[in-house]
Amino acid sequence: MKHKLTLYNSLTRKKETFIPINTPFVGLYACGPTVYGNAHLGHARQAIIFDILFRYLTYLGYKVRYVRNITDVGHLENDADDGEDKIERIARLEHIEPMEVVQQYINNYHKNMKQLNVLPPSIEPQASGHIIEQQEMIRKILKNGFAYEVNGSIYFDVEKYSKLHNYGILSGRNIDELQSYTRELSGQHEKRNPYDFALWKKASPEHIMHWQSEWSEGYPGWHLECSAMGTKYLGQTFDIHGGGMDLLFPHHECEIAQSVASNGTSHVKYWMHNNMITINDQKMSKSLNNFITLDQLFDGSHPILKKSFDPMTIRFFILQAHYRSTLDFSNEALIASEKGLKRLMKAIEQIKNIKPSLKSSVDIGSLESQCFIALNDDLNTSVALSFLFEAVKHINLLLENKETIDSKDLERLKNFMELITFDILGLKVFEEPVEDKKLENDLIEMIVDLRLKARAGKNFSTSDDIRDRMAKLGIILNDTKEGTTWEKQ
RNA sequence: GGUCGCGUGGCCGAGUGGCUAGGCAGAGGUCUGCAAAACCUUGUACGGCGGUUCGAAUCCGCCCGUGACCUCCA
Repeated sequence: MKHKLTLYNSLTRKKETFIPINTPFVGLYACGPTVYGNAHLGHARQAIIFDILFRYLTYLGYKVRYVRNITDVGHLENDADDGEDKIERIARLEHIEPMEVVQQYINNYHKNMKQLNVLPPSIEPQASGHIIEQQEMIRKILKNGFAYEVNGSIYFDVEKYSKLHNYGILSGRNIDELQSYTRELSGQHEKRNPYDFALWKKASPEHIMHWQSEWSEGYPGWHLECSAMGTKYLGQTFDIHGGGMDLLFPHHECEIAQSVASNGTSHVKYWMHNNMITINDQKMSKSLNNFITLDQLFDGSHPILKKSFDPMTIRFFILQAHYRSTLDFSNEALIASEKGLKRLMKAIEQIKNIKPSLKSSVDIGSLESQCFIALNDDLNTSVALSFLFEAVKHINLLLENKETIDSKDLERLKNFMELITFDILGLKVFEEPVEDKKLENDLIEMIVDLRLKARAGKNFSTSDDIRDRMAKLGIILNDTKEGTTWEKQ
């Protein structure tokens, strides 16, 4: 496996050469969505980034097992630990089963992921299906003395843990700071320290999602599922764990603590965190209620949107920024992406029309290697795309016979463009509209034909009138050497 | 208050001690009855003030602005 893939490791805060624990196998875990709402742009970014990592590692020849979980229990509505589960809340309000809520949002998430051309993960475990494993982990932590029971609930003893291990190793926090600034929240009377976190919570009578255990009828804590499911499917230590930057603390910090407390070892070699999508320079999130769902983006139904955007435009938009930078949403930025993507796709489509020469005036090898250098450099998709656009310029010049290429290089150019664009970056050709538009199309063709006759007779006032009136209906006519083309606005 | 970031040309967004990232928009050109589209060409920007250096937007210091995390959040 000859490559120099480097990844930024949040744990060491620097780029490191990627060396799997057990080549050629790679274990990759990414925190998936909490299914109490439709997926928004932020979820798309996370999914797309790890999709590209999955694709690229696979391309490099690794056998990747990619686990992306679904969080469907254990997320609480209020600040306190004894708040209502968010999924339960929706179930109660809508008079449906909690698992019905979960299923509904999972279905929608899958639909959106398919639209974005995100490959399904190897395993997609749900927290609710791994209660046994989570309880098992709690028992281990209890046995090792890093947790305590109060009234049927189990809490992780951060103070005790931090005497032997480094709590804060990932997020750079220390418990003195946490002590002094942790907010005063209700429902913390059971904890020994405010920074302790729940491993198991006793369910109150009105709680409808709960499971039997030796401690109480209850439900698992916030951070346990990823530790338990990661261990189950990828082993006690695995290669890469990813998620949004907002999960770094406390979620991932707690995960490390749980793994160390139960198994004695930290479970992850490389931690990767993607940055947030912002809107008006503020984080797009459910809690700020400033998010745009993917469905809204695709059909243009959110009031802030000037138009609808194709899923591939969204994917391209996300790839234009490096994953560790914030990316600011705006209509203008998306429209720019849409046009850029269209140009890229058109050029790839046109490669087949290039006529090979005896000699090449373009250096395909250099473009190719620079593109891979960019991808190897912590998945710099932005720079990789810039070389794709270099190639686009060459393709267009070749089409105009202003540059030359031999048949071997032409084949190489085609393969290179398709490999990067489709296989690794996961872009695809715009979907054709599904509805039957035959009559409409035939009518437009007929009008175009009549207009051409008028033009042939130099009856330009008629032909221009037709073009103007078509434009008003949203049909744009373009006269080219090869004839008249039309497109919908 | 603590921790960690960021501030790049009209917009988005890479990068980095000396060599034009790229996309969109704009400008010029090719094409065309005209227009549009398409294509080609084109932009010398890096918050402020000091310092280090032959040389800094890139390193260091200070200041200003701004964001994330410290509650659930991708």
